[in-house]
Amino acid sequence: MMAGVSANADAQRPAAPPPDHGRAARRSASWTIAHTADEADRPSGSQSIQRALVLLNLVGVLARDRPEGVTLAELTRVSGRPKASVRRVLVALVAEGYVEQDPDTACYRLGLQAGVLGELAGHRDDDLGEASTDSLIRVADTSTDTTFLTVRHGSYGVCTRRQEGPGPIRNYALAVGDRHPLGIGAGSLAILSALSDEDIDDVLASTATTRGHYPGFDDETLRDLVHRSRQDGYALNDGRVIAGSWALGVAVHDAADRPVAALSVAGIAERFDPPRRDELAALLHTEARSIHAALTRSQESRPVRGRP
Amino acid sequence: MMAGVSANADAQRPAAPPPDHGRAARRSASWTIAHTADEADRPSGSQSIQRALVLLNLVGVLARDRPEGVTLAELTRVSGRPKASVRRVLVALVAEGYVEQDPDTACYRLGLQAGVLGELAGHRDDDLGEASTDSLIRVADTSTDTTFLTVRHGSYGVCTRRQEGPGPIRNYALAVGDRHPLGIGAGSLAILSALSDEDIDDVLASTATTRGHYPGFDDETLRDLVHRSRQDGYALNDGRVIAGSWALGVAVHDAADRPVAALSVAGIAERFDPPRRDELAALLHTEARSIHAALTRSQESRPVRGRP
DNA sequence: ATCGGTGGTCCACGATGTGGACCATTGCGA
DNA sequence: TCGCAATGGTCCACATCGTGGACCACCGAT
Repeated sequence: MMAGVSANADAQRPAAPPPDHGRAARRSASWTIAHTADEADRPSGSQSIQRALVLLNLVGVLARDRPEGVTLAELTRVSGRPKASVRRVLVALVAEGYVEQDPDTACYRLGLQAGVLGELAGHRDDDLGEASTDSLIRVADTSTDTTFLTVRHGSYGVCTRRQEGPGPIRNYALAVGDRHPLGIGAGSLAILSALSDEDIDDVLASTATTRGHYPGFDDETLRDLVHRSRQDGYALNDGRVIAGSWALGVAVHDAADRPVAALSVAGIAERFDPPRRDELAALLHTEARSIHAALTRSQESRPVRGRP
Repeated sequence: MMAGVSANADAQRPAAPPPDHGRAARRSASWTIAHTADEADRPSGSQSIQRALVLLNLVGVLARDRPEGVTLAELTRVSGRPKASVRRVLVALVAEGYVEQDPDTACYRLGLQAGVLGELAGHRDDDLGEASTDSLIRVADTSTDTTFLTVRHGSYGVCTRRQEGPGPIRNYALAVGDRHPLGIGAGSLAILSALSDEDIDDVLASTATTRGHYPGFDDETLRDLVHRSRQDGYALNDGRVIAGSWALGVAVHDAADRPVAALSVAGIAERFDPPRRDELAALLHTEARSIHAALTRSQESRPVRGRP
């Protein structure tokens, strides 16, 4: 599930955010082959777990910029599930320490275990994270705009890093943890455009019903956008997600040359006139190549994978 | 259901992170009042979620120093649950992106969402984490031993940070993410000893069955250890958890003077002769006070909590 | 070929999670 | 002061969902 298309929590989203999920096997990716798509073919025997994990993520995203936490009412509204259900799950999450509840305000937020999990996840060989931090900072500094790293995850793109530029203009269209179908947003579109045509077919099919909640992103439009992005050499989001908020993205390829992520820069529409687009695209391409090189290097120096 | 806990993953830790859980209300703590205790009185209607979250944590802990991941067999062994069950849960975790599976080796490890969750959790006002990093480094450097931060969580202590000292001796008794009942381990014991007598009663009752898997930590012994710790002014683990691995811990109090964490230093037995104990205790007390001061400061400068 | 070890699948059974209805408080506006 | 509409929280009959033993395919070492 995902957080609001519109970054702020209270959701002026069109319809109640979809509780839908499912599964989509992508044999093209290594590690992490599958990811939720639409509720149709979800793995059986795990409804409650699915819901719990979605809710956990939701708590994290909604409480991100709100130290006081999220109210139960809000969670029920956004998740679109009955209150009693949401609460039952929350109690379980609290009992395990993944979520905390303020005893005074009864608000919920991520708990200790969530941090621990992140700590544990951080120790994994996060080559991409390592390799991209420098680039992110460089791009943010020289572009003076907010820069993002979007990672491909199945048929979706997840914003995993966000670097504010030195400029005064803040952008709230995308935040760490946000997940959108591939093709929605500049970075996400850059990844999609870098896929093979048949992969694109799969992705579009897999995200069809989810995209129902993103007005103006039907298959036709997305294919057009992909076409344009390929021609231009960069993906441009001309305010389609949030009016006035533009962004430009370029795909990042891993050691095996698969498009696994994207760098993108966001800002107000005025900052994306054609000449500056080329400038930004060049900058992003340079950094994307740099990350690719770093990934290739660290791949070579790694012991062969496979049964020990 | 039950608690397998034969434990050693293949680490030489005595007991793997206990899979058993439950609930224990502590009105003394703010935020995160409850935490899993024993499977007895768990919140109803959340068995599968409970198990899923425990398994998630287990994947993280077991795969910590193993980039290739954990095998299904190992997870079933350690968790003590039927294979089919474990797999079903894993599939759900993978589908949501919290766990990844290597398509070649079929091994599991933490996934992208776990990292995202950590990122989101990191943005919360982690005063303690902030305030303790400097102290951890100082202690590790001057003691030349491995230093830990253990955070109280209900009736348990969670190791949330670990700082290697410059010395060559490595310690594998405790790692980030490990969770043990309060009283087991130096830091954990320091926290327990700082609690009120009635709180100690509650904790001991709550962790009784879990402690069944830790030989030599019955109520009687723990009360003795608490007594000794209070007299000495520090908690000493004289190789009770792992033979030859000693540790010394001191509690850290938050702005409201509640013992919420502990600093501890671990090393081989030889490094804990009485004179050095006093040295270490003094060092840790200084740093503990420093953290307490920092917490008090940041508490004052915080807007009043409560409904906005 | 046999055996012990993987990971993965199936499906009848009943424990488990579900969620509509309900209650207690609170804050706001009349 | 009294509703009234929010909030968070609880209950419990019903049936959906999770359970887990049994089973299969595969692999490598006897």
